[in-house]
Amino acid sequence: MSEEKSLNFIEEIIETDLAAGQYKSILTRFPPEPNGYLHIGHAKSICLNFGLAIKYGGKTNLRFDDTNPAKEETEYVDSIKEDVKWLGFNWSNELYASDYFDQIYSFAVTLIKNGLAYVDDSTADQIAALKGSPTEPGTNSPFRDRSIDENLTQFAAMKAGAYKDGEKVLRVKIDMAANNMHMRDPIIYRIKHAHHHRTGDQWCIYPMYDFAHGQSDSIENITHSICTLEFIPHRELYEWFINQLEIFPSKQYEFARLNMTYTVMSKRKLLQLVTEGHVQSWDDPRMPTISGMKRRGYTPESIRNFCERIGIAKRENLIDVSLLEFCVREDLNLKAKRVMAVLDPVKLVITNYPEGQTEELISENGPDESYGNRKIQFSKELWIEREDFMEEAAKKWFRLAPGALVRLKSAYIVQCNDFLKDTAGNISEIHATYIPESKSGSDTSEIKVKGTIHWVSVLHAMQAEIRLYDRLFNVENPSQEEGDFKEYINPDSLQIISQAFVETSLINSEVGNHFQFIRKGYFCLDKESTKDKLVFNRTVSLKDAWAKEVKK
RNA sequence: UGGGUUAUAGUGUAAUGGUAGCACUACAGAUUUUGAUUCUGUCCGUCUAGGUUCGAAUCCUAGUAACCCAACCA
Repeated sequence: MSEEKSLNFIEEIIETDLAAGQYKSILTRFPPEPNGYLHIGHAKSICLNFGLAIKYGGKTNLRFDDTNPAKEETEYVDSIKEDVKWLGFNWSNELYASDYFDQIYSFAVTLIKNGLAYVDDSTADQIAALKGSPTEPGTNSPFRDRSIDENLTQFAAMKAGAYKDGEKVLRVKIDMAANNMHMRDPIIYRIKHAHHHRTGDQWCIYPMYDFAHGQSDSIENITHSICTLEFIPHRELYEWFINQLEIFPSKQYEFARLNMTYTVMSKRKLLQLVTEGHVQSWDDPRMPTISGMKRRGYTPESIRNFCERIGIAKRENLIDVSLLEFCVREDLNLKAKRVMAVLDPVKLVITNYPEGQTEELISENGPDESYGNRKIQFSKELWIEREDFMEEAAKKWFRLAPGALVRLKSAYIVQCNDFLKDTAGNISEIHATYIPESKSGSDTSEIKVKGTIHWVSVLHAMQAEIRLYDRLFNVENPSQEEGDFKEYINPDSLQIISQAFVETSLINSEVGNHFQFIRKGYFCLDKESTKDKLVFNRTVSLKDAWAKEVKK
C-alpha cells in the first residue's frame, strides 16, 4: 500500500504530543517582521508551518512581528500577505504583535511588581560594557536595586513620553553571570519616539523581540512555535518569561534555515541589492524573493514541492539551486503550452517553395492530446535559430549544415544547399529545398532525420523582447567569500534580446501564462509587456545535452 | 581560551542496535517530429581514534571541524 514516509523531527514531536493528549489540535504561526519582501527561505518556513497544520488538522496564524517602528512599513505587510496567498496558503487569523502592546505592557508591570524588572538609566555603551563577554561574567547595573515603586513610576513615565530615546530602558533581573548572554538582564522595553505603521504615535516605548514574540505566541495559544537555529539561545529566556508570567506554555523549536547556491538570503543584503540598483526591484526576476520568482515564472506548486524535497533538519545546509530548477521544470513540463520562438534569428529561404504562398499547418500544444492543437503559418521565408546552422558540420551534429537534412518542427523536411555571408563574414541567409511529401502528419517520404528545429514564418512573426536571466552571483556562497558580497555579483545576470521573433498565437498571451518555447526553455509574459511590445522572461532553460557535448 | 547546536555520497535528506535507502547533480545507454520529456543503468557516503556488542551511522569515551551567542534588530 502506501509506503511510510519518514517524519522530520518536528513532525515526530507533534505526533508524540498529540498521542499523549497534550493538545487537542495544533496551532502554528508564520511570524515575519514587515521590513522587507519574503524570499525562498521564508517559503520553507511557510510551507513548514502551514503544512504541519494541514497535515495534523490544526491552524496557522499569520502574525506580523512589528515591534520596531523604524524598519516596518505597510508596503511590506501587503506584499507578505500577497506572497503567502500566492503560495497557496490560508491563514486562520491575521494578527500583529502591535495588537498586544497593552497586554505586553501589563506583563512588564507584573514583572516589576514581582521585583523581576527594573528601569536602567545607563547608556547603551555602559550596558554593553557591564554585560561581560562569553568568557567573562557581567556586572550588575548600579540601577538594578531600585525600589519597585520607583521602577513603576519610572516605567510609567517612560510610557508617558517623559524621556528621550535611549535615556532609559526596562530590563529584566535574571543573572549577570549566566553562560547564556541572553540571560544577563536582557532589555525588554526601549524608548523610541517613532511613528508605527499601525499604532501611529500612540506609543513611544516598544517591547523587544524577546518580550514580544513569545508573549504573542502565548496570547494566541500557539502550541508549536517554530523558528530558525539562531534563536536557540533565546529559548531559555522564552521559557523563563512563560514561567514567571504563568501564561500559556507555547514551545519553541528550531530548524536550519535555507541557504541556496549563487544567491543571498538575508533581508539586509537583498535590501542593498535593491536600494543600490544592482537589481531593478524586490520583484526583479533574478531575486530569490517570492515575488521575483513569481514574476520569473516559477509556480507556487514548484516552490512548494521544492520545500518538500529539501526536508527539515537542524544542520547547516547549502541547497543546490539546480534542485529548485528541477522542480520548476518538472511542473512547467506538465503545464506549459508549447510554442515556437526564435531568439537569435537568421533567415532560411525555401528556394523551391512558391513565392507568395502561405500554408496553415497544425502543431500540437503539448506532449499529449489533452493540450490540443493550434494553427501555425508556413511560407517561403522563415526565421531559424542562428545556432542551428553550422557552416561545417561538427561530429554528431544533427542540425542544419550544407547538404544536411533536418525537419522543420510540424512542417517539412528541408535540405540545405547554399548560404550567403555578409561583408563581415557572418551568415546572412541560408537556402534550402523542401520535400513536399514529408509534410508533418502525412509524411510519405520515408526519410529519417535526426534533427528537428523550430522556426517562425518571416511574414507572420511578431517581434518580441526576451529577457534571459542567469545566476545573480558567480560564486556558490557569496556570503562566505572574503570581502563584500557585492563584489561577487555576476555582471551578466541579465541579457536582453530586443529583436526576437515569436509565433502569432502569442498575441493573446497574458501575464501569468507559462509557455515552452520549443527547444529554448520555459518563458512567461512579463508585467512590463504591452500590446505593442511583447516582453517575455525566461523562467528556466531546458536541459541541453548538446551544450554539454560541445563542452567536451 | 565560556556556553549552545550540528556532523551520513558532490548537494540535501532517511535508516530510532539488525541488508546504509531516496531525490537532485554528474556520467552512460534506449526511445523521441523538442539533443526536451520518458525509460534503463553507473559512479560516489556514515568526521577521527578507541571501546561495548553476535551485530554500531545509531550506545560509551576522547578528539576534530563547522555554525550560533556579548543590537536600546528580529
